[in-house]
Amino acid sequence: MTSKGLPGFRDFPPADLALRNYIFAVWRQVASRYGFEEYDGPPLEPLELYTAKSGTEIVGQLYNFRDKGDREVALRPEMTPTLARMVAERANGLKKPIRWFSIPQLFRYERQQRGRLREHFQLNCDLIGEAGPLADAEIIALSIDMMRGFGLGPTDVRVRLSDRRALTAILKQRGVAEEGMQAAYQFIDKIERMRREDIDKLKDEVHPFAPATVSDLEAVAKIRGLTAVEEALQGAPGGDASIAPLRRTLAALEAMDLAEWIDVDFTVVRGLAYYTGTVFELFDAQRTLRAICGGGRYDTLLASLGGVELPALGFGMGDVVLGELLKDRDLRPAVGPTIDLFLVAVTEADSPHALRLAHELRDAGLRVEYAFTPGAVGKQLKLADARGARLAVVIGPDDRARGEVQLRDLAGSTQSSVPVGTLAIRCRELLMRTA
RNA sequence: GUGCCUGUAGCUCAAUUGGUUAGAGCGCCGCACUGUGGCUGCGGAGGUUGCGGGUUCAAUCCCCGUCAGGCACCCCA
Repeated sequence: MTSKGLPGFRDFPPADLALRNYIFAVWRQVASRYGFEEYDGPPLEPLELYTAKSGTEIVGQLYNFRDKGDREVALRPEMTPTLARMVAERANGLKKPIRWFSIPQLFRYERQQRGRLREHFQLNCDLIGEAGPLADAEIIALSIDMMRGFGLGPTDVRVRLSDRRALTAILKQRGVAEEGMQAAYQFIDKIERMRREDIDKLKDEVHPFAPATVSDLEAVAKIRGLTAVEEALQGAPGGDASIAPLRRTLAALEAMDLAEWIDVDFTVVRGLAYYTGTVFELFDAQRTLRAICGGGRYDTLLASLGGVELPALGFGMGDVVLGELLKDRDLRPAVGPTIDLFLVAVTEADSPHALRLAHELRDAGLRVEYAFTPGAVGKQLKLADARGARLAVVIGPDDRARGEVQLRDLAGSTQSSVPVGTLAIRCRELLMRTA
């Protein structure tokens, strides 16, 4: 063994690449059902694309260096800034709403754990130019249908849904000032991971979200379900308006028959400061893995990143956690070599004829293999079986004398003599039948 | 970046409180089997016990370091 790969970076031997390709295929198929178009951007970007909005502390978590042209550059840690630039440059000419998706490989320099590496592929779906709650429902429905595309149901995966507008209204009513809002978000985000005693310890301290207390925020974090949200907003100024989008988003999801996937849960805040409305995450129902997907509405981000005022929302869904979940649930597609046909030469004198047939059949579009070394017919058939062939063609001196070959269906163990000239057609017929 | 835990064959795991040549199942290769596969039987290859150092007559086992993986923090842009 000469050298290992870098920590957090993956090799993809055929079985692993098959899973990755399968994930990509489902992503693309479902995205296209929603009318989403695929785009891509450069994996390497100017460093300032990521520091401009988020500050310089972010540099510690990304792969950045100075290139030979003395430019500060970084491997992309997320797709949204690239998307913002692309949309801003073309905003005037694009019909709204814009439905775009991408599957970028993203990089971040962090200590890896299960489900979190230093690179991953992340499906990004964004809906830009629509502020109404049907857009929120559309994006959430898309994320759910991604799960359904993999054979996962509402007992496997849960959508945890919250709304910053309703949450903010509740917090305001509890006395949280504008300046303390971010701190309150972060506290609520963290609260379910904290131990009872650690929460109690904080109760005597002075917090930026005062006069709201730790107990107030605990109560907010416990809110579950739309009714509980409505109750919490009873009598709050502007309370009814703040909950209207969530209410209409839920109604739309119900109309799509997807309500059973949704848990309204105000502990879902998302770390990102830029979310302005709906926020949601998808988790495995057992909660043994990290988030499968996270997203929300970011109506002001495009203005600050790309200088164009467009409401937008979207989500990111990584291939790593999803892959873990598919493995856990045994929902991986079958792997291994699969070919249509294996050619068996009975004697060495038959080999040139097998080679000619192999080439002709490959030209006809069939997936064909044969043994490289002569051997017993039984041995060659064993190899055919191991290679996943559906058909075998046996060519021997007797067959050749008659201008025929033996065509064997390996699954059904049926065999017949076929004139060489009609072999390709007969193969096609058999393959169609067993497909 | 911090703390804790774990590293034995391709995979899953054994190996008496530290004791001779580190084993098994699966997988892989070969043979039985030169005109018909899946099964079965037999055989074979494959290990610097992650790596480096230390303690000891003796280390897979104990100690230190390092690398890798896992868990919890941090972060999740």
